[in-house]
Amino acid sequence: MNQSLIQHFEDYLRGQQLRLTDQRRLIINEFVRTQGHISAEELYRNIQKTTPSIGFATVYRTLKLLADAGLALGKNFGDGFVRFECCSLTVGHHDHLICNRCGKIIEFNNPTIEELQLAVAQEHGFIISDHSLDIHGVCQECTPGE
Amino acid sequence: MNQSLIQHFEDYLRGQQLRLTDQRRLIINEFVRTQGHISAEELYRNIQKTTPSIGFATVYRTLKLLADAGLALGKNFGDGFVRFECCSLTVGHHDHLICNRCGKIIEFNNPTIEELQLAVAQEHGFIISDHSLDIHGVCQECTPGE
DNA sequence: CTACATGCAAAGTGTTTGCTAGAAA
DNA sequence: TTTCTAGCAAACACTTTGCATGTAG
Repeated sequence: MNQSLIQHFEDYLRGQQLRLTDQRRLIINEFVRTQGHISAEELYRNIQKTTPSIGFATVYRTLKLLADAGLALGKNFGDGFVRFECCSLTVGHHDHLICNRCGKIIEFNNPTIEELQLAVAQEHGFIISDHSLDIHGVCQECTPGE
Repeated sequence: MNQSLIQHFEDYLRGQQLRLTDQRRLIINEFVRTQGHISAEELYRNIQKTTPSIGFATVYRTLKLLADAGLALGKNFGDGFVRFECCSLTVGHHDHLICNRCGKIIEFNNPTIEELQLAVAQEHGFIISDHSLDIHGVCQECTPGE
């Protein structure tokens, strides 16, 4: 899975006459390892632990590159910065459950909701290009009672 | 409707030993007039047309005040800044259709979707505090074909 | 009169960009 | 050896804050 993603990235770079550098390899590996939903800042700090020489800008630029390659997708979950999700890990569209306590993000997919969204859009004469459903709350592990 | 909102705001201010100033009155009136989904910057520029002496900071601070009073809710629609919606204008929860072309934001409410969200959350042991569904696309007026 | 509010400008965020040395192909 | 990339710092855009003056209560 990781392999195919990295392969895809290499192909993309080659196709654009871009270069696969150590830094880019590091960044994409860490990105995949954490399974996405990570911010540029977090990714930067994680990589810095083992490779302090890395710079912000490289992380930001590589994330942009991943997004351009269709491998990452930036999304604002309301905590002040963009989090990137790993597109090739989950097939198709998905929505999010976000824990207010621990920050965990769970993906889910409910075809019925998707259909209803389409219906609502049609009612209003909208042509959907994209949609996002975020459910904020408290996850099982963070629930005080149980 | 406007009246009750402004009344609510006055009550809130009094309760907090805060003051109802001309600026605050102007800001909340303009906010209500535009029916929300407005950014601080837009609100600031609108008010500046008639009252150039107004400052950014006052607009930002007043919006924060409105949010604290439960009358406004900041939300990021992905265009780089926070837009505030007018809480008392629409009763209950609602979701959004956002036009990629003209930026128009249409509110809607689909009880079935709401129920399904609740079900999904329960499946994952989540206790919902809030949720937001944004459908991006092209609205009827901006559709090229028809 | 006594807080609180205003407007200004300065500081803070997260993110992007320009530049020059350096490395991939 | 040519072109793209890295790291740094400066620039950016939106938002928040500190301060002295002004004003509601």
